[in-house]
Amino acid sequence: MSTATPATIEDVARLAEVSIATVSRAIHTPDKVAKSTRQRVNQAIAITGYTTNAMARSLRMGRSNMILVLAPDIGDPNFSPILIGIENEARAHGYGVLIGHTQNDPERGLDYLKFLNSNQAAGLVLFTGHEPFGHQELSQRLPPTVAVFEPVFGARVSYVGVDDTAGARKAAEYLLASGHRSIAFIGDSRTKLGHVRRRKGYDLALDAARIAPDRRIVIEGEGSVESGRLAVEQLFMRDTLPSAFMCVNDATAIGVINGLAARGYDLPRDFSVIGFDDVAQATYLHPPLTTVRQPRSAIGRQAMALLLKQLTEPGEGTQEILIMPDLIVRGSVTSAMRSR
Amino acid sequence: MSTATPATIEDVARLAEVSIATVSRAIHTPDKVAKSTRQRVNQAIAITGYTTNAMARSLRMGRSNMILVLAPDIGDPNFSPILIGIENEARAHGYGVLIGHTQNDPERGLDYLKFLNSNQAAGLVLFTGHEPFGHQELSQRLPPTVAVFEPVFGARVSYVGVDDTAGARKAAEYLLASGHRSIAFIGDSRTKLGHVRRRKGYDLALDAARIAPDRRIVIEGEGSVESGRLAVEQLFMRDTLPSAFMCVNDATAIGVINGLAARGYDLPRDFSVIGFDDVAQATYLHPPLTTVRQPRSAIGRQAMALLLKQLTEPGEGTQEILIMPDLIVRGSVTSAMRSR
DNA sequence: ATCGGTCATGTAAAGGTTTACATACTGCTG
DNA sequence: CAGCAGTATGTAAACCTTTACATGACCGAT
Repeated sequence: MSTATPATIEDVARLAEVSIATVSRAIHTPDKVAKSTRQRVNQAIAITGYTTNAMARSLRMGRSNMILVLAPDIGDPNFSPILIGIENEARAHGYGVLIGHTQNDPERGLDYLKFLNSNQAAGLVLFTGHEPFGHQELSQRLPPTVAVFEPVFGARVSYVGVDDTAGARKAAEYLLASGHRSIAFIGDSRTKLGHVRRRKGYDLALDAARIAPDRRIVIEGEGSVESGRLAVEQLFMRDTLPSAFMCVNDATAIGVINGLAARGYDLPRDFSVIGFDDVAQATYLHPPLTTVRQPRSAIGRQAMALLLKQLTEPGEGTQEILIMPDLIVRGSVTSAMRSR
Repeated sequence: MSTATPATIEDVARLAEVSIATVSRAIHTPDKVAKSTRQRVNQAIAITGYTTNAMARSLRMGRSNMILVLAPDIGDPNFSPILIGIENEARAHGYGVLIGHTQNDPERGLDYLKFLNSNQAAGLVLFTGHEPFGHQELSQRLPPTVAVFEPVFGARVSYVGVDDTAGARKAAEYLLASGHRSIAFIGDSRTKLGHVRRRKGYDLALDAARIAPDRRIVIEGEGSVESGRLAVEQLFMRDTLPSAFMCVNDATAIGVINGLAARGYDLPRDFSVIGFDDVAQATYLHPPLTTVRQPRSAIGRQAMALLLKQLTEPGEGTQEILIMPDLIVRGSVTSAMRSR
């Protein structure tokens, strides 16, 4: 029963008085073994508490049934809901999910690369926005991979995420419809592809509203709470204040709100702020944040579905799936008429 | 170089013109192989890009060098900093870390149990507050385990966490020192051991201040934002309002703050609120939350250190390490004199 | 009665390691 | 020069599976 070492297929075979091959078949291709034998085997399995040794199995088969999800920051509020989408879809198809935390450290990435190299994962989901490994050359023998949330910079990897451009455009159009004409964009349009796309949505909306490019205010910020706060400081330095802040994500928006509150302004009366992501926290801010909602669990689900497709039909082609997000109107945007 | 299939030890052996045994020795016990041979092997390894197949290795050795961390909710703001502590300590000793997300679903727990059963992890860290598996009987062959953050309910498992009682007592004493005499406690004193301990800290402080038990207000709440909001509603029903709210954790405190704000109260003027955990968000609340800080990375580090000790010296004894937390004073508590 | 085919099961190899044991060589000691 | 200790390396078994191939029994058709 509960011996120190787990039961092997051999223990089961002995108890059921068959060969180990028959046991294996009884488990994986039950129709290939006679009914009576099958019953005996199942009984023996129940008695011994046998569980197939996944490691030996994967070693033999040259492929496991685990999916590795790599994230630089587990704490990212977007991560957990996406993960749940991934897990549900994976589980429905008999795959398990493991998470690797890279902390953006190439050393750590390499650890997980070794893991992959040993065939311990059949597929890979990247939440990193870039390849997590220092040595590219090794990447060539990566398993089927799909990136979520942030496209991978300059690599042919499938991607599932929100339609950043369309979402950002919705946000900007909402600000415009509220009467704002001086709208600042805060984000990193230099290195982050997702940010670049959101910036594009902003530009498209302002173009359509015939707001001249030189009347736009764009502040660089890498997308953290701190960067939002800094952006506010910068604007005060310059002394060119917009009536609305369009932030590349909610974290930045939180920084902006804090920065403005710290200077004694009353939101949303004095300034409007809009975010992107709709993190859980957004509802609890003062004012509650108007933002663009990431369809997180849909992203996870579709990413996993795509990965599974790539696993079963290894037909090279990488694919990009963009999901349209919704604007969630809360209280952080007001009509521009009342303010300056 | 980069063939389709990864290089094996055999490829290295052929290239270095030695046997596979020598290669293995050159890697793991270098002093047992002649210097010149060692050099040749290392060269061959470099050329082939050989990486030892962790799966085959673990299968042979009957133990891996991965640690599995099981969490019901990856998104818990306490999780990520603890995890980092765990990872740093693990990495320093040559272990890798994988995370399993159970979502409190026994089915999923069972998946990870299979993982463990295959020796795919040498040790286990539980962030669950309970055993994550439906079938207890199987738990008997669990690898060395330590629980963090929340002690495991009724099981002999080592534990590393904050000293809940002492921390809660500090919080309560601070409220008392601020002149509050009517202090509500909101938490789940029935099923959650951590909550029970915090409640005890609350009771000890109030005992010492000679506040009669029948003048204490205790509201049951399971520790979510929603439960905090609900607790406020309950208190308004009863019409017995405290001057201060001592919340079992920050999530509850956020709920309380929102509940009070929704009813039009001005914090911290009208009510004082204190939390426990010091989540990242705490600084950005209105008012900024006074709370007890979890020494998160220390918990992670010490937990991993303890686990490593258990791995090397399998000497049965389970151990409990309690770390003393600090009170972080921000703006959510004011002197009771000014309010009612 | 022989043959061919189907079905149920067994035998053994393979997957990539680690390591106990065996072997072969070198250089000493007596 | 026999004998021995020590060092460097090789051989092969073991870890636990899956699966191609072989075996043998049985049945129906010739």
